[in-house]
Amino acid sequence: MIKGFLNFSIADNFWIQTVVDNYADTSFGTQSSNNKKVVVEYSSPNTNKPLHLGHLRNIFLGWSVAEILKATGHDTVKTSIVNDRGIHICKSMIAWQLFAEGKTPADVNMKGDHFVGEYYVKFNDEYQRQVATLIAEGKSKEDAEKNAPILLATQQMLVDWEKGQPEVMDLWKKMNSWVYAGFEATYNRIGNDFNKIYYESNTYLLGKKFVDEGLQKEILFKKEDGSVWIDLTNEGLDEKLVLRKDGTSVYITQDLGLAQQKYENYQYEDSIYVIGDEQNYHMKVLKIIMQKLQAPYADGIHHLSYGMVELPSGRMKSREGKVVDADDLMDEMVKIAAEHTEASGKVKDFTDEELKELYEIIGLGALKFFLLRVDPKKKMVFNPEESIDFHGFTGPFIQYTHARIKSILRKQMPDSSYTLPLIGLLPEEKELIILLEQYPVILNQAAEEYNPGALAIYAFTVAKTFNSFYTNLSVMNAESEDKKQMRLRLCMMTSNIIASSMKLLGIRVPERM
RNA sequence: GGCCCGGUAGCUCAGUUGGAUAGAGCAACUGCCUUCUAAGCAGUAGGUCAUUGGUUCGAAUCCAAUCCGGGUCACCA
Repeated sequence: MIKGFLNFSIADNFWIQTVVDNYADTSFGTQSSNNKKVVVEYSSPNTNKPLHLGHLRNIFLGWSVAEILKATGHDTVKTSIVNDRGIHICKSMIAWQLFAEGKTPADVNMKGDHFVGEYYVKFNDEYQRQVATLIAEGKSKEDAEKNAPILLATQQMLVDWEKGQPEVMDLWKKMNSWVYAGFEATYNRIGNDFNKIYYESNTYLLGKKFVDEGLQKEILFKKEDGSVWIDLTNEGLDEKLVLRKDGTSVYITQDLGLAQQKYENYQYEDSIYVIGDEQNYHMKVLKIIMQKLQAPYADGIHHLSYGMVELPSGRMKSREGKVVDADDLMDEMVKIAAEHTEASGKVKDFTDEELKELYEIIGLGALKFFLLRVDPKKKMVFNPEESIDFHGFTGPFIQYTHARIKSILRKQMPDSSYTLPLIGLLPEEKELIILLEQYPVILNQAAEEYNPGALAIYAFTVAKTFNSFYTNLSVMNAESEDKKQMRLRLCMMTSNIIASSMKLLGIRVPERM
């Protein structure tokens, strides 16, 4: 009997001490610098259309992984490679020339990325129309698809672009600047920040020296027509083209160059590429080529492969306009947040400004949590007909828990000079502390696995456990001053950990809601 | 066809260095707001962990085969 009692007391002693030591530490769980440099590349959009739901998953993932690595002591650099040139960019340019009558986004009061995206869709509409006409005139499908006038004009424009023809360059710069203004607005809204943005127009030629080097080292070989290849059949893969017969770069050539560029800029140990799983093969090839070329950073290349976000009808297709637009979706989420908040009637004393901010916090919190809570590797289905939840395993649930805790702490803060007895924990208290103590472990796990989802699940579990504690035990009307002081500390530690873990997911937590 | 990824409750998902009655949320059903915020809490119901075989004292987890879904194998990016 006595021994059992003793064991119990010693355990309580440890748990309460954990709270006493850490409750006020807002950086609990984070680690000091280990001087390891990691580059995280994500988002990487094309400049011919606005961002969609798939980009959001990518951006939230990349940003969060970078922040998690930072919190675990890594020196992180957030980068993006903007796909700002190529045939697809010329498509929206041609369509603008044909149909816009000189209009700008300002003229029609549109975000620049949406404006340009409309012309990209217009290109495809017109292209389909022309192909149909040619077929009606008796041409074969293949012939029609190759020779539609608008396509030929686009190909010519790409040639002109590569020559640097002034009119084309001017148009290109003008339209891209519209798109960048639009992207910037979206990035600002979701709190995204890059340390360095690369542009494909600056990097697409960089990979060629790798090809020369690879030929010298006989890692690559040249075919009779002049095209350059790498033989990966020993690796269980195929032969892969790395330079066209006309000497121009293909996609992977650019990636070789960009990897080198990033290394020269940052001397990274690890380089994480947040790219959809449709490019698994491509990224595997990239890494193998780098390893064969004995680039010092080759082993640090890591593809953070994530599943596509699909609609119930299948994959999103921006060419057909079948996408969930990022800006529209965010507006929708914020609107729903406003409806829920108004229905609850809890923030009637908020100013319009404060309400607006609160709706953003909750709406975007719901969206980010929805996208980050699942394992990145898994594809996910988004049904636009069913709105994203605000109850249960969601961002707002956790935000709500945080607001409740803050409500208590506004009434009273823990007295740091009060000496707590280290005995007598109730099950609800103990369960919560045991969970809180786990935070550093979970954070490390999320960093090692590059998986913000682990953190999302943890934050939810903490909130859920706290809510149970909250309904069963009173803080302000605690049985004794000892209990009250202990619970106030427990409240503070819980709110710190919720705020800290949510921050790493890019989700803000309100003081009240 | 080759290679890769996935299949767990009606729906969305956790859960793999192999361990006890497989866990959440949503939806359904029962209760709980004169007490720190009910976006909450407590409970009921719901699963042959795709199928079959194998390894093991023990398998959702490891191996093999099969079925289903997706991706990829471009002088596209």
